[in-house]
Amino acid sequence: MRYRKVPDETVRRMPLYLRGVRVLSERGQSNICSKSLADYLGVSAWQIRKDFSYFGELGKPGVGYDTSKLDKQIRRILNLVRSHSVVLIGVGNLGSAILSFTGFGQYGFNIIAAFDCDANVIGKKKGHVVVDDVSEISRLKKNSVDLGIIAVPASAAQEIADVLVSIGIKGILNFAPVYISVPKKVKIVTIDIAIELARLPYYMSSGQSQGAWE
Amino acid sequence: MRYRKVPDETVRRMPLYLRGVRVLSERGQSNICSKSLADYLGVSAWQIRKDFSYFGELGKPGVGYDTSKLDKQIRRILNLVRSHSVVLIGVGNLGSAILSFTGFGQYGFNIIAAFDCDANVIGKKKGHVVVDDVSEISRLKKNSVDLGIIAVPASAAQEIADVLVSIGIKGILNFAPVYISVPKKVKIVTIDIAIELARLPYYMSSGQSQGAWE
DNA sequence: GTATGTGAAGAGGTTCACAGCA
DNA sequence: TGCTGTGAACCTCTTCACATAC
Repeated sequence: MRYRKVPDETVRRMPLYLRGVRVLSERGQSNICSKSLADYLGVSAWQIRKDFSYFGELGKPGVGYDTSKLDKQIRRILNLVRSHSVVLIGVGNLGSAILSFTGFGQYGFNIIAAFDCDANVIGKKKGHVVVDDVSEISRLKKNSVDLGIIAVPASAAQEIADVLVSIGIKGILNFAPVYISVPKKVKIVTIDIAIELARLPYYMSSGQSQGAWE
Repeated sequence: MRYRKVPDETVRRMPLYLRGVRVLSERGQSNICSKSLADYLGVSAWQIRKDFSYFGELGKPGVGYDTSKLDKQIRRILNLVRSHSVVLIGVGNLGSAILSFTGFGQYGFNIIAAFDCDANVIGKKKGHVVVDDVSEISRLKKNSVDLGIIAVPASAAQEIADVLVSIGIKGILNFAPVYISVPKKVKIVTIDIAIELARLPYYMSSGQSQGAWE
């Protein structure tokens, strides 16, 4: 057992594994092997074993993995044992959808507040929270919130991110189609939906889906 | 100029470059260098030049890139010169947000139809389309639609994907938190929002943000 | 001088093959 | 026999250094 850097790609896949373990567990499997998890998730079995190996010996040779144990171990690895508080900024179409979304709970996320600058939205109840004026964010007690979700237009995203950083937020999920600059200690994940869609037509092009003349 | 496989990562970044070129172009820059584009997008300049090099010589040494030419070239590479028709399946919170989203147009995507199974939604106008019954999908003329967006619950996603494939769809953007199996010729991109959020806490963990004991 | 395009070196990640344990 | 854990080989992608063109 030695200390080794965990590849970013491994970290990216761990939540996926957690999802898979839970689904198979709910189906009544108290024990799973890497192959069954791999088949369910559409990845390879040795990729899963390799990823797990960075964190110690999670399974038993000849047997497999105990689902409830594995669930707990992955949660510990991902720092999901305790729950995390999240704030949302931008309660437009996408922000409203996120507030109504029930999928965060299973990972221990609680959206504790939502903010917008539109007077028509402020004060209204959306999901489990009442939308607050965006200028109120800075009144949040320092380090009282773990994560932020940015769902504002691109033009406002950097400014919002700066405020989030100033109240001690450690991670940001950004839906605005713009690069956001934050201190290195803050992790930022950007999802640009239009850009994800925009790479699909490349693979449709009949002739050269695998290469190009350079 | 030789034939060479284009890395997947390069394809993934090309739409990002397109976005950057357009923003800088709108700011009045008719010519840009790799460094200014790189700084704007938060990537490295040599990464951009390397990526472009797979597709030929898009710039002029000592000068840079003509923005309007580069815009057109990237669109040709990504097969975005012609517009693409898109259907959306699942008009819940997220699906509604997608229908109201105006960001697809700039890449030439048109959402031409939306489907759901909820009688309360069917027949209602959302965005620019009237929601149709999901059973009507299969009536779409074969190959009349290029891409599909899946925004249904996980339990229904595979079934919907199968129908989309049967009407000749070439690519799918999937928001359902489940692995979807499709023929190899169909490209699928999955965005699992909860999973993206779920990897942020890993980087918050104070001690071992860079490695682990194995 | 300035900025591109690219072979080569270097990292990083994936796949393999197999040792070892149940 | 079945399945895990892992060094080593392999492959892909990133970074660098510099030749080349404007």
